[in-house]
Amino acid sequence: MGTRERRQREIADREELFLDIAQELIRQDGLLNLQMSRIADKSEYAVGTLYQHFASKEDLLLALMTRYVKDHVSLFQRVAAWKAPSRDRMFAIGVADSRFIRQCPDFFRVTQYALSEVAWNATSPARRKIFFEVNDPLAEVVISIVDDARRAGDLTLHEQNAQEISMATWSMCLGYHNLAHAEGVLEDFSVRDPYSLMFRHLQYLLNGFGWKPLFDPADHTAIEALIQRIDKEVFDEEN
Amino acid sequence: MGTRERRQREIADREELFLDIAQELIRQDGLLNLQMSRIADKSEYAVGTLYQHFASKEDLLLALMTRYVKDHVSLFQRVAAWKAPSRDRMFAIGVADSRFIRQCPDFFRVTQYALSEVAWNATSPARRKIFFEVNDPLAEVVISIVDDARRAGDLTLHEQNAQEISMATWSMCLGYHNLAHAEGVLEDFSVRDPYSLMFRHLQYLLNGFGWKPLFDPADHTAIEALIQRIDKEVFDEEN
DNA sequence: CGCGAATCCTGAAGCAGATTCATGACATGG
DNA sequence: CCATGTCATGAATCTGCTTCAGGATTCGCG
Repeated sequence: MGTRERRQREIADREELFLDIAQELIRQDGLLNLQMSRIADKSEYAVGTLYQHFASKEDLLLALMTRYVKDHVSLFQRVAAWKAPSRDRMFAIGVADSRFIRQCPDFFRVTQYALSEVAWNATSPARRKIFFEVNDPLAEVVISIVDDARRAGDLTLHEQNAQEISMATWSMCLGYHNLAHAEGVLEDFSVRDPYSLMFRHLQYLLNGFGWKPLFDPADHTAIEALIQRIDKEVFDEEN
Repeated sequence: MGTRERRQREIADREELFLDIAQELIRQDGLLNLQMSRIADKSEYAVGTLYQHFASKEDLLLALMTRYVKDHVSLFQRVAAWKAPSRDRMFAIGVADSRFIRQCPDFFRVTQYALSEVAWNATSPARRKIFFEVNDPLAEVVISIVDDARRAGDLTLHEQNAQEISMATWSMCLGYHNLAHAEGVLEDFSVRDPYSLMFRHLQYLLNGFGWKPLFDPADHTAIEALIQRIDKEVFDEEN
């Protein structure tokens, strides 16, 4: 009998439903106003049922993040498959990251909250494990690009491994996301578009690594052109 | 009469007391277990009194962060006053940042939570304003270093202003703090000491900017020596 | 098809903990 | 010494997450 499997599928579907509704409610009323009982109401299930899926509200948020990560991974994988010099691909990772954040405006907010100590400790170990597993490919993609670069002679590692190199760009992207989402900071610095700044600074960083071919970050036109090319060739979208 | 002023001072003292206790409780039991009623108990004031100072629990946390920032600023100002080439001073900002985080282990956790949308929205506008004001000097110090560099001919800005340049290092530091504090990530990447990696990558970034004199980040001994010198000359501490 | 067992769903009750506010204590100043 | 305003108090309120005892549903089997 496929009975058991059908059941399994039903449960999985229901979980997706809960997450869909949570996502919608967050978009509508903000993370702050997300209430378990509302999710239950909207889904026409009882609160107790919700709690059969998620150990806590935070657990649900972690599940939501985990789902988002799949989109993130698929963007990165497109970059990995892109036929381009290693340096352009590394840069495209930054572009992918920013595109992802733009596509999922709530993602960063949820992440920031879910990864804070307070929330993290209220999540279930099982879901944390899944979360890490789902995230793994992100790192793999980046590391493979670094490895390619080394093999192609575009980059000399100098006693660092590929993981360590990848942490540099990662941290910069992460930091920019933080700045971009911190209310008031950009206004103070009169930065119109934080991500165009991030792109430039990523190029400076890659230059610092001596990642060939070197690129002139002051050449705005060239950067713009590259980004447009990435959007077109990697993410098939205009602008 | 100094009556009014005395009263004012008493109130300010009490606020400090509340924050001291909150800080101690957080260190002891973790941010997660911080309870307003415990703060009240320990301070031998009523809960209501606590609420005459802070609009909410989150407001108290923001106040606590604001207090921490003063230490942060004083570290940065020591760097600003350091007699050293602009590039070394810029690097020392990164060192100061990491030292600050090390000194105040709870700071980052509180920040992460307090700046998340959920918590931020529960803070009072007045305190947010103060928070920004207190933070301002941080940026000023960094920007002044960039300006010095430009004036000294150590750095060419290429259509960027000093603020924009400073965002690059800022974002990298911020990103590294995030990574350093995200449970599980470093283990996955088998990074022993994230901050030694950050120091190296900051040097790569500064090289990328062409910030003179260029420095070889692969030279671990030289970096170590520089950091020791900074710890000694700027923060008067060994290691 | 009907039965008992197992599983699942339910939502009202429980609970934790942040926040409020009616009350009374205290200080001021006339 | 009283009238007045100010402040501290903590029990009561409120919000919203979480639990759990009971009822419904499904399943396997004779």
